[in-house]
Amino acid sequence: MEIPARPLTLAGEIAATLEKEIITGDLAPGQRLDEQMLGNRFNASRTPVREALRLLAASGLVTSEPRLGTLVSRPTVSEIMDLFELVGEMEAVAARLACERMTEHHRIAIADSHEACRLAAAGADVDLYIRMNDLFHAAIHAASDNRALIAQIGALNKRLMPYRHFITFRPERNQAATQEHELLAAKLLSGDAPAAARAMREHVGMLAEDALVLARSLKL
Amino acid sequence: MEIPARPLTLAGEIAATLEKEIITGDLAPGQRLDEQMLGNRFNASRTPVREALRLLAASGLVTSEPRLGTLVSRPTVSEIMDLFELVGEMEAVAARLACERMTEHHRIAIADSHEACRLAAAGADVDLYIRMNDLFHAAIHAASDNRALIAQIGALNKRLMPYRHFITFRPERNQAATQEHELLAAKLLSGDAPAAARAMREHVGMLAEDALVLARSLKL
DNA sequence: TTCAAAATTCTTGTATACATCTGGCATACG
DNA sequence: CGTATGCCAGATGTATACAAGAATTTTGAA
Repeated sequence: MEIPARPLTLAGEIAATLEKEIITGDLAPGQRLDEQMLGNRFNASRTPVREALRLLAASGLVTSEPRLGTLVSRPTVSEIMDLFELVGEMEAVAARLACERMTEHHRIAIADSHEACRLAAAGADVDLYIRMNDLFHAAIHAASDNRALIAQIGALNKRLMPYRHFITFRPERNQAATQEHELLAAKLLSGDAPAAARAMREHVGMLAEDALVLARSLKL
Repeated sequence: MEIPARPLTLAGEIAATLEKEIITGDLAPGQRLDEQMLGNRFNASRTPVREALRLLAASGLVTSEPRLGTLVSRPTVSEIMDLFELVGEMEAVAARLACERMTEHHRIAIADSHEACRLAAAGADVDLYIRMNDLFHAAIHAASDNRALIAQIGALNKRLMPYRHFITFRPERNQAATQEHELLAAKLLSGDAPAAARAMREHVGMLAEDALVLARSLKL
């Protein structure tokens, strides 16, 4: 399920490259993925290309129908909403579990990464903010102490990345997110698990809403 | 991700067969899956067999390491616990959403399937009870109205099926489950979403506990 | 000119052959 | 006798060839 950092096989390398391109939007939803063409591009035969496509299909990034070929997934708005809701619920679960289980080490990691987010949001370095935001959420995940949950959230985020990609770069959204983080961190660190879960659900819900509004306005 | 009912490709057919055998336990965890051997068995070449194995690896039923081959997944006790906890949390989410969203149609389906579970538990037909139990949970899932959530729960249950397989056949467990269903159904139908979520979490937690106790006693 | 049907072409599914790596075993050396 | 090294068998990764189905184009007639 997890694609290794340094793939030992051609198929894995191809999958990793295509995944990155889909996530960043270089490969647009609906784009057809011709096996032979990809083979030429990567100087490989169709065999490893096919395996790569199956790997991506498994994570939901591409859709493959027998005899019809595979293309970059283009979920409906309704499906995207379901995915956002699901990831929000799972993040909320992670927040609640983190609240109940976090050790001192986790507590420090959460507090520190939250502070780093604040500083990054104040500055203008968008890329830095994104990294710190990821770090904050990762700290919560780690504290939840459930590998399966963390893996699922990661997989879902990959699928949603093409749609949250452009929203993350909007500074005003980052300002709002920082305030939401503020509440979330407070509830987490004070040990109020239900409130932390609610705050997280709200936080992801806001992101989803903005992403969908923007998506509609861009007629995607 | 979803394996079609009537696969049009050899790979899909092989995957479906192997999946069933893993779920029922005919293929034990840790069992090595030799590509050529499987090819002989299904009168197919290694190519579709490899694709089938990749499909199963994606759903977590088999584990595949480059150059080392693939074998039926044998998660650690800790990993199984994480999976049970995760599915419990997701079922709880489904229960809460179902509570908030169910239409009259869903309400009837939940009440009816619950009643069917009661009757089946009173009788001795274990297979019937299992089907009715699935129906009850499916009714809740449907009411939650989130396809992505339903799909995830289904995938997780597949991965856990080898471990809950033997517990489901124990009549005393079914008696207890029926009582848990009673509480769950009451909360669902009365519209108490948080209580329904708690009841569901508790319900799955009980199952997990029993499954793990039994697994340990059987030295799996 | 337009619609329909057939043929061609292109893409995917499968089979087979070759390359490369892993693991075991035997042999030789310390 | 224990350990290390090198060879060999077997399995996986990749490439190529062939088969079958889908889409497009072309051709024919109305």
